[in-house]
Amino acid sequence: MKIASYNVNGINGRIDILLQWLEESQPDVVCLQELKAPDQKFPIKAIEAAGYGAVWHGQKSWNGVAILARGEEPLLTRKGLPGDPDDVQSRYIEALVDGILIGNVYLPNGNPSPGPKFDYKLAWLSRLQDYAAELIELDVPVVIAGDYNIIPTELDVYKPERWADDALFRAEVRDAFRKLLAQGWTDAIRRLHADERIYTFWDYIRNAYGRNAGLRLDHFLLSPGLADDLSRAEVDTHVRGWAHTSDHAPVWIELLDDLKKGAE
DNA sequence: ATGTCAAACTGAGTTTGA
Repeated sequence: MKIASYNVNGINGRIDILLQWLEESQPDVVCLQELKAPDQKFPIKAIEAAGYGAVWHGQKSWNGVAILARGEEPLLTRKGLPGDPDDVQSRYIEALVDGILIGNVYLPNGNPSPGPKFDYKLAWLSRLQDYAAELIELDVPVVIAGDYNIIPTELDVYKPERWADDALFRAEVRDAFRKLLAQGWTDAIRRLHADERIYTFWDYIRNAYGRNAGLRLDHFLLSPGLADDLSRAEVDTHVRGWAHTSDHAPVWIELLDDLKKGAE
């Protein structure tokens, strides 16, 4: 099963890019972030025409997350991260697809830090830690994919010293990511590519993509039972080079399914 | 600060967030 994550940075402005990439990549499941569209403007017709069912959690102007499944309807299990009923930002959606629970996160950026936006990011991370601890106890395989807006280590940024005080790289945020891993989650990209420079985001400005001045912000966390099923973890870097593209590239993993494992 | 996007509010140009 091929599971992808893609921060599209505007689902309607980017629909042609999304469809082109879907056609080329043929993922089974897709987690989308930054829809930047209210629920009623989610382009479900175009996505269905491409062969995907979808569930989505939109919001006017900002944020917004969706889960797509090829040839089927994802079974929605949750909209919104638990832990704060007053949080109105659409940053979490979850669905069951082929027996795998898919959590899709779009973490707050958190800049400028310090400040209320950074406080919100830390609070969101705290809630994510609590909820991830619950998920890992479930008797089902779980993937938490998405745009974490976290640079986990110095290997994940082209010039660490320039980012020391940024909300994407602050010690508190990296520590929160480490604590998630300490719960038993596996960072899929790093499991298969321990020492490689791998980026998933390049800023639009300063020719960041041309200079490969990137960041690794989009991650897949695998529950313990899934870690050994991981066969590939890649970034579709070339998509970032397309015209009118998102500032993120799609990232994907391949999990061996039980049928394949049984046949081996 | 620079620089680049998309969406919203409006009526093409600015504001906002990233």
